Amino acid sequence: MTARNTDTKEEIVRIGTALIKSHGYNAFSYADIAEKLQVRNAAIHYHFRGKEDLLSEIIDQYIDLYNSLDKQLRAVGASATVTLEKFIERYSCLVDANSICIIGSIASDYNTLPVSVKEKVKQLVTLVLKLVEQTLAAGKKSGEFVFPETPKTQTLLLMTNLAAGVQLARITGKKDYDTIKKAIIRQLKGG
Amino acid sequence: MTARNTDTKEEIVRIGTALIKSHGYNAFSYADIAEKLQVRNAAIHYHFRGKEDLLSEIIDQYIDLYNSLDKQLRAVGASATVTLEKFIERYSCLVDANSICIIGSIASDYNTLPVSVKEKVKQLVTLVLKLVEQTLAAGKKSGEFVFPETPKTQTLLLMTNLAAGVQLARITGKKDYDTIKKAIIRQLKGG
DNA sequence: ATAAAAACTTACTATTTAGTAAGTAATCCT
DNA sequence: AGGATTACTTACTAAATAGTAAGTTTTTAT
Repeated sequence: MTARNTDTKEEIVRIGTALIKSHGYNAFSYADIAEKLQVRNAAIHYHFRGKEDLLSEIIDQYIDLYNSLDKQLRAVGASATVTLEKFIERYSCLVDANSICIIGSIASDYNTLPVSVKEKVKQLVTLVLKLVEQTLAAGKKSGEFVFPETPKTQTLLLMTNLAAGVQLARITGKKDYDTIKKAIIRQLKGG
Repeated sequence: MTARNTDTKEEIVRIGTALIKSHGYNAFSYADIAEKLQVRNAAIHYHFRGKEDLLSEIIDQYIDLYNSLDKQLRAVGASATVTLEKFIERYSCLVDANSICIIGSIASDYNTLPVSVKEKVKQLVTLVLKLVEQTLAAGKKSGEFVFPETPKTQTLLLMTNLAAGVQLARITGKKDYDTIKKAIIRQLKGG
């Protein structure tokens, strides 16, 4: 009651993000976050007027994250192989955490979201697809990757393999994800 | 109020299934079904004690559906190409209905389900994977399909492409799904 | 024709959820 | 030091959700 926590807002976003990835957007309430944070329900409303505002902020942070990730990897001149490895690693971590990717999770609840949030989700998806496509295109040019499809098509195939791969792993086990992951890499190495 | 509807139970399952595929399992309530069916809330409880029982029945019906589909296609001696076409067609219809596949939808809410339902979902997924794998294996043997991976691995790649493809289409539009669909077929025809 | 079973409705209750208004304690600013 | 601002809490309310108990109508079976 005495000590004031200055990063409550960040914690709310962190917990909210984790809940979406593990239970789904429409499966948690402010009460769940409040309990985990040991604050009252109204404290969440103070930081985010409603659940949609929280979701909006969560997506904004993902957009920022991918933009900085891209900038950073460019800055250090990371190869296409390393860049893609880091990207895939993110999905492997999701499997270990019994979670799915935020985009896949939101896709299920997409029709229940207000237009403003839908548009932000679209922005995020477009960004991620663009970054992966650039990586695949660069890798093809440098000879690191060999694949028959256009970078755009190969990106769609790779992204859907990963996104649904973590969803599947949740149901049938990690082995299926690992099989998919290895096949993705084989395909890019000119299997 | 006078005429008694003998297929209310089937209608509940139909509407429930549609709601899961369009809005997600945790995004609808019995009231939504009751309103669409023009009956009282308690009528839904009469047929299905709780939401989990309804979900359980919905999954059972999918298991039955895929089993009969398999039996029927075997009975008429359908080729691997035709069988797979029919299967893919199901996903294309989902896109047109602004829906996603039931497995993908449930995967998002998976951690909120009781163990009994989780096991049934696993059964369904295993069945679908088995049927597709058999089709791919048969197609490879007959020379209809040419692919470098094992039938099992190719099935995982194909299924994840399709499942996440319809999810993606919901956000970025049908074009991306069509690109994926064409690429899947190219891959099987020895692209 | 009637008893039993099926398919509901009415009428509740308890809990969760989303949200607001008003008050309080800590910190920040000058 | 004093006023404003921030970050909450307490204390509500309104609506949605899940569910039950008891009664009513319709259909089925004998």
